[in-house]
Amino acid sequence: MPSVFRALSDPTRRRVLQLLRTRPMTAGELADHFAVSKPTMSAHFNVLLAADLIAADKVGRTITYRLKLSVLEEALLEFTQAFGLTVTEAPATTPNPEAPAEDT
Amino acid sequence: MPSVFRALSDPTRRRVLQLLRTRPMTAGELADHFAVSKPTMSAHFNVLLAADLIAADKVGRTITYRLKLSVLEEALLEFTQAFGLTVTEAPATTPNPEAPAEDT
DNA sequence: CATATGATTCGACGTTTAGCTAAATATCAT
DNA sequence: ATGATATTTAGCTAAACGTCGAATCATATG
Repeated sequence: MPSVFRALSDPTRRRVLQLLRTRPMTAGELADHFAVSKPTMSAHFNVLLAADLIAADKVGRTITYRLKLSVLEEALLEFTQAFGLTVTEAPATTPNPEAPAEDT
Repeated sequence: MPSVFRALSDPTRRRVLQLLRTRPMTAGELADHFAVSKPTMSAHFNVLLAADLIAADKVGRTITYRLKLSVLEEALLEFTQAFGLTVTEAPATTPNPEAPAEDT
């Protein structure tokens, strides 16, 4: 759990997560959104993987990353509960209705 | 806003916030809960202050720190909303019924 | 087999961070 | 003024971080 906050502490990684919210994307596709080198992005992916916030699906020579929303949600929930706060899925807005199945 | 996540990335600082959840505490009082030196704790307080997550009230030679829960809540809310999540105050548990007024 | 492609790993560099001790500052009490 | 208390500032070290270019691995294609 502590690695989650570490992972969230970098703005590039937070933006990666938000890009992944809409749909899974390949490493190169994600990297195109940032002004940093591929190796740097790869390092960011590794941090996010270590925190279990994303998962990698390798097909051929491309690697597709997808968000593990439930992990993010649970980490946030656990933390906020200690402050009398709650994290829930917002039922009103449904930004990602056909998200791929998540390995929970 | 970005400094909030940075501040949350350290376990010591997260624990400080949680200690402050119950009641405001002085710097020394807080420091007693950790196995690090006072100067180190002072540095942590500064990071939390910079992120606006805590406020300092100096009285005499003691400094009392208090949690700014609304700032934490708002930062979390802003971030989670991009993922279709919501952060709310949990009405069931009332851990700090007579908390001092917060400068919102 | 040779080459191109998608992505990672490796090694290095500069910066930031957390940690320490020692000293300084500020306040209060005697 | 002296001494004690609470906290910070200053100066330092070691480790971690983000970044890069070059090299490497794996897979696909001519």
